[in-house]
Amino acid sequence: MAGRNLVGPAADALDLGAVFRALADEHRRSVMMELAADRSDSERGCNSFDLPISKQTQTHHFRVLREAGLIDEIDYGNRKGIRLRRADIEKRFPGLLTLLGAESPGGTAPR
Amino acid sequence: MAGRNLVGPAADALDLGAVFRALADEHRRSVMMELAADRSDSERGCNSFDLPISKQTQTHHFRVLREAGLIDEIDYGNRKGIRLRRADIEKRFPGLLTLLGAESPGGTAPR
DNA sequence: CTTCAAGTACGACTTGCATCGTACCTGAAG
DNA sequence: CTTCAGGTACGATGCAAGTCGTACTTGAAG
Repeated sequence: MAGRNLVGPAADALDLGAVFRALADEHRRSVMMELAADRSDSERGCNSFDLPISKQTQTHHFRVLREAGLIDEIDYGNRKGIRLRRADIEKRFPGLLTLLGAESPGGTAPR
Repeated sequence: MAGRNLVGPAADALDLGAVFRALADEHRRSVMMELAADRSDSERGCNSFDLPISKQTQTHHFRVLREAGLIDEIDYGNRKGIRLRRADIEKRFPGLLTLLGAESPGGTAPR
């Protein structure tokens, strides 16, 4: 089977609140950082991120990212593909993906 | 009295996770949008935002914004001033404030 | 002094969310 | 067919967060 694309919001319908809520979680942010760092935007297996959480929780996180419009999920039945919606994100929120690369400069916030 | 500045994290210590968590809330995001839209960055009274929530909850939200490093709070005792940390934010997360203006779909985005 | 408005501190309540256990589905390989 | 690994569905649980009520503090104005 060709694998059908699980639906997310249209590019123009991306909600900033949903995006920020999605990126508020550390695990989801690490996934997005990896995706943003790969400029080829190739499809990745969803267990290629080495997340230290159970697979049910991973399913949940990918679902949140998809519903926020940040990734596409391609369902193959017994496996799943993940692809960054770079063009849509850049169109709607230019600079957001670049921001993800500005993670921790080394300083841990006191207090 | 001069009013002392309540402390937040240093510019280099701004944490992207804390920032996204802060901006995930609709009320805090509306405050930040108003602040970002005013290019003069003048100090504002913290009840000038017309938030539909109690003052205790407002105190909570401004505290979250301050601890995320997004605003300064100036304590005058029986009133409080709010000021956007625009320079620090732009230095650490360039483009973030511009993103807040992209809220409405349909092209508020400059370019 | 007293009064008053703005803000905070503390606690309680409620909702949302991240997490996982169990059971089930799907497709590929024997 | 059966087996197996990857993924999902549903529910339960624990914790973080948003909200507000009560009481207190602060500084200004009478």
